[in-house]
Amino acid sequence: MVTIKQVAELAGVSFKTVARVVNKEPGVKASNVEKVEDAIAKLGYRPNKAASLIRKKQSDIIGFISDEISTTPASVAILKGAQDMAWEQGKTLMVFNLDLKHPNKDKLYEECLQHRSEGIIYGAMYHQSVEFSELFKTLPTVLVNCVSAQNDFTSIVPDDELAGYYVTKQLLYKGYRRIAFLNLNPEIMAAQQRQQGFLKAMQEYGIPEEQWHIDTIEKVVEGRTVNIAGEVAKQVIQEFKPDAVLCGKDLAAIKVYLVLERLGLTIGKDIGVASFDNWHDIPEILEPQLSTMALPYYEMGRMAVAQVLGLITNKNKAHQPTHYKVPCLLFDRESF
Amino acid sequence: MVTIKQVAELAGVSFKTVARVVNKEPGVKASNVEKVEDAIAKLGYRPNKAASLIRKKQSDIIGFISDEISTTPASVAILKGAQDMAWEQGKTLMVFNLDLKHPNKDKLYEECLQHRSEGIIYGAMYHQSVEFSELFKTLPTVLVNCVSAQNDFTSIVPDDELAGYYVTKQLLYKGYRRIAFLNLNPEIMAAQQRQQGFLKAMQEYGIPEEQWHIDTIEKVVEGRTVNIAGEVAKQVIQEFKPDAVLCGKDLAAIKVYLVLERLGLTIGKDIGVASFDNWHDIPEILEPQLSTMALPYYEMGRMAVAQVLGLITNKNKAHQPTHYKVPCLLFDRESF
DNA sequence: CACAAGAATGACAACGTTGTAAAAATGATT
DNA sequence: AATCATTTTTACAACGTTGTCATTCTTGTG
Repeated sequence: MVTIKQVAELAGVSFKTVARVVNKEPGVKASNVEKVEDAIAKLGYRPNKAASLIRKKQSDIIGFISDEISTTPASVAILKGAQDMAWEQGKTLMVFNLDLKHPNKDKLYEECLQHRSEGIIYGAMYHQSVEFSELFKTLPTVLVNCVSAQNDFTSIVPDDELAGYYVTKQLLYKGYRRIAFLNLNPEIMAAQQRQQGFLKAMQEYGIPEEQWHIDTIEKVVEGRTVNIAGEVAKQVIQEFKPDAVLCGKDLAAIKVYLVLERLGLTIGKDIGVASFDNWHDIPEILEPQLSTMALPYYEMGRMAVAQVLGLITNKNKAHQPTHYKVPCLLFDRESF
Repeated sequence: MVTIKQVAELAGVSFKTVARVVNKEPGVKASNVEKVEDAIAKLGYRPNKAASLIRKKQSDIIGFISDEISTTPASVAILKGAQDMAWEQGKTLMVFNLDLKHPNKDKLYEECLQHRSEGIIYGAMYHQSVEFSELFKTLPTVLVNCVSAQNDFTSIVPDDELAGYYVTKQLLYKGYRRIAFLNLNPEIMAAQQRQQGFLKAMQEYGIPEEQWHIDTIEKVVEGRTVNIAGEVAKQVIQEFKPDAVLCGKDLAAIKVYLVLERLGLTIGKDIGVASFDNWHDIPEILEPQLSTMALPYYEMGRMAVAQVLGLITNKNKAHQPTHYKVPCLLFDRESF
């Protein structure tokens, strides 16, 4: 690779002058700027970030560690948001994926440390509580889509309770009175919080207990999550006979749509359907289009970077970890 | 950050001895190894990769540039595959996303160059032809899920023609004789190649032209791709009355399922449905489960890294760019 | 006990940058 | 033309490593 000294030689100036031109520092004669820029172009010189890092002690790198995040479509948006924000702030994201074969967070953290990452973002696939070792205290660290078991890290999660509350209120507002909530696996934090919101809305409207039904569309068998949305949907719709179904995720809503089609019920008229996710293309491909609570993943990714940059700048100041709950947006389409 | 010299001081040896321990070089007395390791643990020392890079002139970084890839669920697997392979080979992936706001490939390539990336992978969201500037010739570069307009880069794409051929053959083999192919936007390379495969299979079976029907589920309106799978599916099924429907993507298959449910047709019995993608959870959530041609994204990601590493090692040798077509696998479930 | 051979260690340059301070060139003023 | 202030340029140390080579310490042998 061509170095700053080679450029200097070709341009006939000292290498420091070249450095000034490269870093747009003032105090270089116009004629020299031109000579240097010509030489740079001719040789195809690019500054070596690594060299600059050792000297400046600033890497401009943010580590992004994800627990399998990048295989799950919805939360990929977190990464995208983080990427965008990082780029806007002149930072580079270094992405590492945890997976079943390498479930060792600490090893990836070490990797980030060796690259002199200035801060770390840890992102989870679904809203959950995660255990972290002391190692994670080394650098400014922000959690996204999860919280730590000890609540000792700044975290950014969707406001699932508010989301559950809001969508239920909307259903009630539109006149639905007999609602089936087909929730996610209740071990998931998101499921619990949404359920709280759901119940709160129900109570506020004074809906008696026999007017709603909560069921789960996921079963955990030997550690693996099994989807049983199909059977549950069919059974609940036929036996409980709700006038609206609230689904834990858009994928489950597909199931509900299929069941309702078979039964000849018209969605949005005979029965309302709502859901959570706003998962890439699915709500729009369904007919009628699915009204669903969008999880603000992209925005959360952006916030994570913003927060971690904040922590980096205020590194020395003591601070309390903050827990951000990002509101979810209802995409109000045609299904209820 | 703590440096090798601080470790040396605490351990009471020269910093060179510490370096030897860190890099597991031979020729250090056991007692000193222990002293050094203690000091490292006590101070929390981690080698500075940037410093090592300048000296060794080896960054172990591979740049991954994607055109919006990471927002699209299916092809995220490319990234995951690349990530895994890179990690196994002791390399670090540096991921950059192109998007509508920053559609400048060259700028991201520059970024990779500044990090002294050893090679570049360019990944596309869907199988297509892309234009590259001369800049992309700077480093060993491999394209994944796309080819260059001039065919002058090593590329890795799914074998869409074979996939189209194979799935059609399977349909025919199982006795379906009146097949509707609801293809993707015909401007997409994948659509064209699959159609060729489809036609080849039809000809080999000697199926007359009036026995099949090809239609498109996407329309391009003012540069944006609009999904019209719903209308097309309804119309084609009712008018052409196929005994099997081959969908361009799993999302479109959802539409077809809904139409068939409404018509009261039993999928896998009255009518067969096949598709392309094997898109995360969708085929399995449908009932009956969708038989679909899986696009080998994960494997392609792995191959891309493997190829780029090959190019890096043989950098000096002249080579012809190779074009790999990765076979797709039929996930044979219950829908035909 | 002297010596050689081999093992272990250390001193120091080098990598490509940035930062600091001193030197040189330029221009304005007398 | 001499002086001074200002602008521009250069020389060189520093960053945290690795690589080279010289030095010191062990150990075994005669």
